[in-house]
Amino acid sequence: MDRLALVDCNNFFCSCERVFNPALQGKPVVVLSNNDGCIISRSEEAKALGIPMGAPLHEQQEVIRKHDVQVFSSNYTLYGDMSARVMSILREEVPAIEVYSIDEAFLKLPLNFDEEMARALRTKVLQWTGIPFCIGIGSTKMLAKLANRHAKKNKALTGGVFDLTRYWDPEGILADTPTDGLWGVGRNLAARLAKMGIKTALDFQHADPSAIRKSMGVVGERMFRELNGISCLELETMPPDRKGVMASRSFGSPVESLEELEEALANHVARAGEKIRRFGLLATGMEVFLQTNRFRADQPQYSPGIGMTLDRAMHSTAELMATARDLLQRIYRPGYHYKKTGVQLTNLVSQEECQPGLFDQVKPGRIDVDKIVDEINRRLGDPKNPVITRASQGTERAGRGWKMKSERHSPHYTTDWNQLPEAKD
DNA sequence: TCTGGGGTCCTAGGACCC
DNA sequence: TCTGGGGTCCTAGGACCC
Repeated sequence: MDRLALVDCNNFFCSCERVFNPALQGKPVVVLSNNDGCIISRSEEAKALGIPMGAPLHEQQEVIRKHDVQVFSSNYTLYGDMSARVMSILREEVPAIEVYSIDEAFLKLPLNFDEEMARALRTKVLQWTGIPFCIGIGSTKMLAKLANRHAKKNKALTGGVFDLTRYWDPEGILADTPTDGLWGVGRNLAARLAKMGIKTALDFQHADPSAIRKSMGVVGERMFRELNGISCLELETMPPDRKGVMASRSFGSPVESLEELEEALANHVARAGEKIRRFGLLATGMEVFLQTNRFRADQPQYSPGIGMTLDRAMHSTAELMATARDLLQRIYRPGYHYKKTGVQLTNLVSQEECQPGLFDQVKPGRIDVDKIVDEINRRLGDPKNPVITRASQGTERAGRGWKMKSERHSPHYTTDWNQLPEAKD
């Protein structure tokens, strides 16, 4: 039987802060999200004070003051660096590793790997980096996750190490795990499972697979198999290509003017652009969105988004910014209190793949028609007001071919800039 | 008053093609 | 008034994760 381990660093961001400031040992520590809005990492001491994960900072001010909780803004450069150190040590100790997130990794284990070796590994990483972690061992990723959860929840007993594959009563562990403690089961799926009488991981493991399939699709079926020791999720030692890169931020105080939004968006575009260049990628698509404050039920809500794909890759920051600005102007409406804006670069292609000319090639059966549309508009129309677009949607469709001023957003080729989403209230 | 940011995968349904 | 069916592509939205 194959065995996998899941390594999950304890309170990772807080632990990183402690490495660089040992005086924080034994004290309650929290690390905040961007904008210092929410608490996203808590030390054990902070958890013991009842500070919940994800809590807004302002709701916790009292307990913070009362117990002298040490509060930090997040420092992702530091965390990324610490993560790389931990991962590089792990990589040397086992045949293969999948870095799953900044603070987690799946390890492929050699046959002789036992709890004692797991403890030695834990000690080594702790000594070399100062970062503590828990390690769970199972026959599939799902079960390794579950084992890790048990190790963490019962640290006093387990010492942070738990091997489900060699435990005398694995069903007891599953029976102690509520479904929403399973990897991939959140609030909604847990509710759906509860309706079927499935409350624990053990219930799930013994459930009727066809009922699971019916209610939860392939996702549920995969979880069911993984729980039963049938591996469906392979170890991915090479990180897959990025699908998109997003950059967004909330505003400290609400913003109304287009100019301020443009300024913020320019920042986000610059950051996202830097990021894709670092990956050696180019964007052929972009999405821009705006959001009003969703917590203010008393205020009118308007959270539009708009996307476009291009027939060639965007290269320069200036070009990306111009595109983002265009998109922003199309969704912007005055009179709203905007709380957040952001940009997503999509349809990423690698720079090597994207030699000049690639996007000029005619794709059989489709693009030539659209090129004609483009060309007509280029010659006859203001780009903000295409005279012709491809017909595709709506009852006013004229035959099979063309339609003037379609409301369809098919920004790959043309878009009617006058047809914009109405404000939602 | 304040209440994050960045991702992935899956599904349903429309549009389109033949 | 009748007016197919199968396949593919695309998008929006849901759900989840860290």
